[in-house]
Amino acid sequence: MARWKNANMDGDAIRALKRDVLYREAAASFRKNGYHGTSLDEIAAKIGLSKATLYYYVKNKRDLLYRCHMAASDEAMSSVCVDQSLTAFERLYRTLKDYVRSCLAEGSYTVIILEEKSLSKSQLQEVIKRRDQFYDAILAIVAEAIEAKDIRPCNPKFAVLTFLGAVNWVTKWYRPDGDWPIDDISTSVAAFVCRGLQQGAVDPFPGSSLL
Amino acid sequence: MARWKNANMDGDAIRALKRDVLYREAAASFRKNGYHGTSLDEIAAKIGLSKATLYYYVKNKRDLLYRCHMAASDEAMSSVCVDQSLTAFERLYRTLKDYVRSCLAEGSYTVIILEEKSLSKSQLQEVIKRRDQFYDAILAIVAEAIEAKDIRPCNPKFAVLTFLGAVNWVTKWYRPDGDWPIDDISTSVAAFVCRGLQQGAVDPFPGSSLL
Amino acid sequence: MARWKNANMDGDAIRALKRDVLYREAAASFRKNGYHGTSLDEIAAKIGLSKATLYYYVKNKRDLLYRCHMAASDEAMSSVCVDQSLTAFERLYRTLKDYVRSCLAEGSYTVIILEEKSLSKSQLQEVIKRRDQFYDAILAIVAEAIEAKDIRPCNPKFAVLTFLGAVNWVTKWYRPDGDWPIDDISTSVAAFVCRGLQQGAVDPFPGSSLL
Amino acid sequence: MARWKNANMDGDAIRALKRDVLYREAAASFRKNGYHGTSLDEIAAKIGLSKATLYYYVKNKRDLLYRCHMAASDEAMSSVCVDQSLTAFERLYRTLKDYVRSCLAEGSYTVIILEEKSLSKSQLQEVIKRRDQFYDAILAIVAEAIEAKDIRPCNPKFAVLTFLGAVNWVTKWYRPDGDWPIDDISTSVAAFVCRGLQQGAVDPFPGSSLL
DNA sequence: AATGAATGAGGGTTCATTCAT
DNA sequence: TATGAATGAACCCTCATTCAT
Repeated sequence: MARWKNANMDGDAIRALKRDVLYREAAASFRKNGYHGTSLDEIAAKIGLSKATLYYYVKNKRDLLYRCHMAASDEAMSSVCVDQSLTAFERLYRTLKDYVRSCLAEGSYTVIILEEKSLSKSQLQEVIKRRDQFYDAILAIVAEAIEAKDIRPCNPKFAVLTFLGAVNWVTKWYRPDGDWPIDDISTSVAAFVCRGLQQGAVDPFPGSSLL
Repeated sequence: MARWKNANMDGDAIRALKRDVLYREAAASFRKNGYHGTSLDEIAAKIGLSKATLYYYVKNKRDLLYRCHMAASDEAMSSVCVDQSLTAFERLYRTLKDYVRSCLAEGSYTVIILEEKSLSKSQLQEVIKRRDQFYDAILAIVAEAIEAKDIRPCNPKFAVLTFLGAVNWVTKWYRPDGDWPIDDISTSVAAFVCRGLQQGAVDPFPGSSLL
Repeated sequence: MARWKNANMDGDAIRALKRDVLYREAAASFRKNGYHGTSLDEIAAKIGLSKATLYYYVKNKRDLLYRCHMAASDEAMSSVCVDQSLTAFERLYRTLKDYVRSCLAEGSYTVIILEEKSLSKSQLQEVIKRRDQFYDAILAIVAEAIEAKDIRPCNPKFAVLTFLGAVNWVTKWYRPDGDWPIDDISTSVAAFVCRGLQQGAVDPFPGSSLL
Repeated sequence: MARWKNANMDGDAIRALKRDVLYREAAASFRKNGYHGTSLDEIAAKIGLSKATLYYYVKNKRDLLYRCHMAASDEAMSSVCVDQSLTAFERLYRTLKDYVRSCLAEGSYTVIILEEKSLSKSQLQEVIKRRDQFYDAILAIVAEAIEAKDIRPCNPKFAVLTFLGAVNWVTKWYRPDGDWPIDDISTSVAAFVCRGLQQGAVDPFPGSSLL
């Protein structure tokens, strides 16, 4: 996949780049086979390095997963739309669209599934903390949009958990060689979610208590 | 969890029951830690059996996963609503609601995540075939509902993949000891999905090509 | 060396015996090559078992070393002579003699050298505690013999550390196929130590402050 | 510990000095953790050098150990007292005293424990040869002292092996921050050994055949 | 003279699987 | 039916060693 040695800059920069390639390839493997189903040999082979060399860049297999999660949560946070000139509903739409796009982009760090026993206690805490920051950012937008009557009155926590399912799940079925371009997917998923949330539409199946 | 020896019927019936307990417990572990992250020792311990004994009930670890998938897809198919006296849209709603409910029920067989390398080629094919049958059944309902103008014109395959994300994902965040009863969750998720699909509502973010 | 399967008793007894063989062989290897210089493959080969099987009997390599130390300290304590009808000096002599004999006996558990980093903190504490119990037992005898004026006035702690050197070191140079029978060695070493400690002899090099 | 670059002479002298620091630090590590328990990283870190650089000063890890042994045996030989104006017994006393002192001095090369498999066959031979030279030197003194009736009739080889145990063992329990100054230790140990060997004293436990 | 980067070999450990009982 | 004992294969990780710079 991503080739090694084809960089020519100096020292630290090069090292950072290499580490980055490592994280992206590792994330891809973790996504496909899960943490326990991925061997370091596999990852090393993908980037044309010996397994032992990985330990020059990373302390642990665990640590490698942790770094992926960290990079992924940074990426996620950066898709949160903060343009206050837009309505909250509009911001939600853009956020979801961008988030889907970044998750599907080649070389994403996103791992999605967190198998228990794959991280240390403190690492797990940090990962969850970061994930919650992302959730909270979205939650805030949703709450604001409810206030603004763009989104129907509902339990915003439940709403976020539910629609992020549709969003996260995309990484499970997306095929780069499939019929649908990433942009079409991201806009369509975001629009679907927003329609499901929106205020005012006739409710075909009324009586649901949470959303 | 589920106790062993507390059955008293004879012969095959008893054996089938025991196998069933095994599958359910195994599925729970696979769901939590992934296939590769689950050891047979773990499963054996949960049902109070020695690891070696598992091989009396199952050919393989792989086989065990396979059986879970089979049982799960049977379960899934049985949530498909076929009451032809109802509109397709209504049937979709009921199907989703029941499917969510069955996935969250204690002792579900659902594993959700399919790690590559966990099944043999032929097993994988069979699992995918069965899963596709479920998807196709839903697809058919969606197509019918589009025809009936209850669901907006869209790519039905894309629609199914997308909203099943929201549906499947529930198993990832549901906590039996949480605030929300299963019934509230299942109706709310199903309603959310249907609103997102429905024809006629004002489209807040028009221009999405797939859904 | 010690053969496996040639026992015929039942259940627990047989298992205890096997574990015992394991400890003795392990101790022999640790003695010869040090903890870090000994591989489990080596030990497994010596008793005709696969490396993986060792883990059926022992939790760890560390644990294996720990068990050796425990067994060795039990053995050491059992050479302490407690016959109160004898003078302390006489008891010291017998203790040393028996201790040397047990260390040199084929199949001894004694490891002697404690490499840092070979045990966990708590294991190390326990080993040191046990070793100190043995030292203290000897210390008490020495103190009593000083009191009785059989041993010259001296720092008893220093005395014990010093003469136990001569005693422990024997395991480093003893060769089972050498000229000297174990009994000759043990009596000679013990006698040498006691002469060095004894009260009343002319001091050829007076002025030493500790012993 | 010992700092690098703080020497300012030129060329070979400087290199020799650096090598010397290396040997002393290496010996300290080998003594504490054994050969196999000591990593080159550790040694390199102690003298503030990168692991790769060690290979500029030494051919091998093995070689490093070998050099320590060589330096140590030189040191040992230099403690042998050859002042022919003194009695053999007196020379023995002085030799032991000086030897203990040099072993305990900060920056000693002494490794003491020889793990099998740590040296090449030829290196091992050489180390043993040198060690035997030291033993033989002491042996000669002992024999002479027996002749002179200062030491009781005994097997001199056995005597040397035995009392060198007490002497070598000191390195195992000596703590630089302990209560006993090196000089007190060395005189006391030497005196203890000589008393144990001396002719004429009443033998409290007669009948030992070797010593 | 020094080091960053890379690696092969080997060691500890886990685990699915088998088999005799 | 059930299990204790045993094992090969695979995996994570460390480390001595090399080499280009």
